[in-house]
Amino acid sequence: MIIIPKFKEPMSSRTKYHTINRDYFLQTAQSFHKPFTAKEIAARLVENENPMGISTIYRLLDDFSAKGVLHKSLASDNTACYFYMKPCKNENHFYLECNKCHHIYHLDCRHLRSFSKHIAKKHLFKITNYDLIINGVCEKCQEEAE
Amino acid sequence: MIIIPKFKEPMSSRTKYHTINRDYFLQTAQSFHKPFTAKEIAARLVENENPMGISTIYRLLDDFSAKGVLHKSLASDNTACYFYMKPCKNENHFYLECNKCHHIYHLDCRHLRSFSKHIAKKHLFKITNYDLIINGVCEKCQEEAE
DNA sequence: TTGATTGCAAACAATTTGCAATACT
DNA sequence: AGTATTGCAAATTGTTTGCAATCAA
Repeated sequence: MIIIPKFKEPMSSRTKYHTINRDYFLQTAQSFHKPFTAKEIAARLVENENPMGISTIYRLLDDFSAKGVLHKSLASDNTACYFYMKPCKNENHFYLECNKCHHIYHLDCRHLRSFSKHIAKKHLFKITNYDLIINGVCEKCQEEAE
Repeated sequence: MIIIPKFKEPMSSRTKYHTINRDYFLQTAQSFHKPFTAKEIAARLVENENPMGISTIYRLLDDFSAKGVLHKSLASDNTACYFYMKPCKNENHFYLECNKCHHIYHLDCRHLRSFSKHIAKKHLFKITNYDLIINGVCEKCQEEAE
């Protein structure tokens, strides 16, 4: 299956040209619902008949992370993980990451704003929802644990 | 300057013996107020006249991370970073990490609980304050940015 | 004494980089 | 045409591991 690109994402700071590769790459990045590694996206790109050199993949991961399109974190085995962050204009959004299944949920919730305001006022700390990821356990994994 | 050990920290899961090394190590880990790398703590241990082999350091970082005494994350240059998490019994505590200076603030704040409860009830997601780290910009860095 | 910890050096693997070929505008 | 991107292979480097020596109980 070949993924059809349909993007107008912000290109990375180091990115000048808009290549077909980048479209495929972002589209594929979006197809994950949990953090993925360089190897994993490389494999999926192969599946989708758009193989890319591993160094190109690392370069794109870096570029898009720098731009804030991807969020970079660390898996338990020390490899870097990334996930696609939906562009979102309002200030009520953030991500919930399940510590068990590592699924990422995108939430748009008013409560974040009041919490954020309190922290800003009382503790003089400006939360950047931009990369606010909250860890915990999702419904599904809570049920399984019972 | 030699650091005097005075610990009764939970030893790691893989840790059976209580060695003087571990005391020095934890004491040194506590002396940082921002995430530190293996190299950085190695250097500080040398400064404090308690040099330790790098492999021992990695083993301890792993052990204490697994136990939750240290929190592991990723620096921008891809090296693993750790910081010491204060043992804390109540459910209102969490960490604020400044995205600019990377200082870690430990906060004990009631608002977290109500926020947490809302997320649990309405979004069926159980926040584990255990490792809740919220990113943003601290007061100092906000002022400097002006 | 018994079993865990330590440190060295070697091994490993993820990531980065130089460079020539290719693609983009 | 001129500049950016790509991919290969080589280099780099953070991290892990085997093993013999040492230490804790």
